[in-house]
Formats: sequence, C-alpha cells, structure tokens
Amino acid sequence: MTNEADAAALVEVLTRASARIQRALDRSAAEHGVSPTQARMLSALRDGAPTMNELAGQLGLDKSSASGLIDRAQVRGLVRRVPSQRDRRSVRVRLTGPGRELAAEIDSLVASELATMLEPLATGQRSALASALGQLSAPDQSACARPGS
Amino acid sequence: MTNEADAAALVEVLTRASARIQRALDRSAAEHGVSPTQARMLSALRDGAPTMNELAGQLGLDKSSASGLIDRAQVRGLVRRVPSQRDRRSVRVRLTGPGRELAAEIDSLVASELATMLEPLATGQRSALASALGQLSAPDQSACARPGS
DNA sequence: GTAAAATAATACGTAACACAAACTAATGTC
DNA sequence: GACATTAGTTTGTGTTACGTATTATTTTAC
Repeated sequence: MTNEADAAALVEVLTRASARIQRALDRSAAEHGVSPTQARMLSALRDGAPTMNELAGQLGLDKSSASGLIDRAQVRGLVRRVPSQRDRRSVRVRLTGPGRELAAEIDSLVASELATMLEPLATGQRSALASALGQLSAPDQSACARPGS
Repeated sequence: MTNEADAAALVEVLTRASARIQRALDRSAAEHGVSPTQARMLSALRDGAPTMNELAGQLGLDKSSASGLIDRAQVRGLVRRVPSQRDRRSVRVRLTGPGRELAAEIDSLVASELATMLEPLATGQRSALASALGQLSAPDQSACARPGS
C-alpha cells in the first residue's frame, strides 16, 4: 500500500544522495584548483593512456570538447599528448608526474569526503548499501567497448 | 574484515551510482529540451514561489547565475517574475502553466528512469537502500545559509 | 598506384552556466 | 536626511559543451 509513497521517497533520497556525492566530487576538485570535468578526466587517465577518441567516449563528451579539455590541462602541465607511432593521426593522452600526483590527491580527498559522509552508517548498512548499489543494472554495457587497439 | 578494500569498493560504487543517477537526470531534462540546471530549477519551483535570493540558495547558485537562469526560462515562457508589493526590490519567481506542466513531466520521467534502474532490487533491498541513504546526514541543512559575500 | 572514403584530431563559432564585481533601486536605521 | 543594507540586475571572464568545418593521415576501392 505504501508502495507508491515508498517509491517516491526512494526517488527523493536517491537524487538527494546523488547530489550530495556530486557536490563532494566538485568540492574535492575545486579544492585542488581544477574543474569537476578536469578531475573526472584526471581520474580516468590514472589507469591508461587513451586516445582522444577513447577518452571522449569514456567521459561521455564530444571529441571537440575533449580536445579543449586536454588543451587546458596540458597548459597546466597535467597531461601530455603523445603522438602514436602506429597511427600518426592518433594521439595518446598521458598524465605527467604532477598530473598523476594531483589525480591521486583528488581521488584520495574524494574517498575521505565520502568516508565522512558514510560515518553514521553501521557496518551492516554499508554492506547492504554496497550490495544494493552494485546491483543497479548496467544500462550501457556496450558503451565501454574495450579499446583493445 | 577487509575494511580497507570494502571502503574502496563502496566509494567506487557510490560514485558510479551517483554518476548514473546524474545521467538519468540530465537525460530526462534533455529529453524535454532543457538543461539540467533548468530542470532542477523547475522542480524546485513546483512547491513555492521563492524570491531570487531564496531560489539561488536553494539551487546553490550565485544570485547572478540565478538571474540569467530565470531570464532564459522566462523567454521560453516557463516562469514569470512577479514583483512583490511588500518589498518593491523583491521578485517572486513562479511557474507558468506550461512551466508547471513541463516540470511535472520531467519529474515523472526521472521517477520512471530511476524505477527502471531499481528494478533488479528486491523489496528488502530497496528499503535498506532508502534507509541507508536517508541516514547520510545532511551537512547543509542550515550550515552555509547565505553566502552573502 | 592513384583516387575516394573513412578516421583522428583540431579550430572556430555559439551557447549555457558559474562566479565576482560593479551598479541600481528600494529599505532600513540613526 | 545621511548611510549602510538588501534584492536584483548587469557586465566581464572563464569553463564546458556542442556542431560544423578543416587538416592530416590511414584505409579502401579501382
């Protein structure tokens, strides 16, 4: 009977929690002087050196957007464009030393912010949360086509 | 046990879920031809006719950002600026008929997208999820009231 | 082997959004 | 009435995002 109300409440709490997490991410990025998108990009680059195309796909951006994004990061010395020998049209984006360091710092700050947020939860609730969220179905399984190349 | 690993996994799953929810919100907004911020604003206006200042606070925006936001929405006929008689400096922002309709549609689409996302969860898991997320503490209930500059 | 199509990345133009600072107008206070 | 305060807008800068066009390099077709 309360199904309706429960569903609405769940939507409410989900969007609210999502917004809170998003704010934590934004804050962590801002704390280190980069934009949210920059932070997302840095984090994505931590494991791999994708091409512009792959990076854009990974971040859900247009190629032109990614281009500008990398431009700005490069000016700051956070990333490097490494021309690919296999395909001379192609460029691989890599974190520089400072870039890698910054990425690690931001990720760690995010983790600590979220940890603070999770403090009021009991251990059982945490695992229930993890289990529930982990089960949320993947909408775009094909999207993350392993670059392989 | 494996507290460390569990914590890391939880951070991971939280950020991922948050991103998914955010994408659902963005998609729902885009589907109806408005930006995510516009959608958030429309939804916020569904219950009340706040002043610009209040609205800005509610959305976590600067006054100037809210001003432009409302400008654009007004051009589209989604909201109206109603001058306050009590305080002639003040303006109340109200949804128009079409604006209210659009807000309802977007909210309903969001609900349905999230419902789809939650489908794989058992009833018990849903309530556990709601309970856990609901407990995440609200950091900004009264914390940062007015930037005020 | 060369011409045509496809691909990777960039350049350019446009627009939404966000912020800060300066400005206007109306309230309040003394 | 002078003066600070408040509400909102305006102006300027920067980031991000998109679409389109362009350039350079494959890849394919003939």
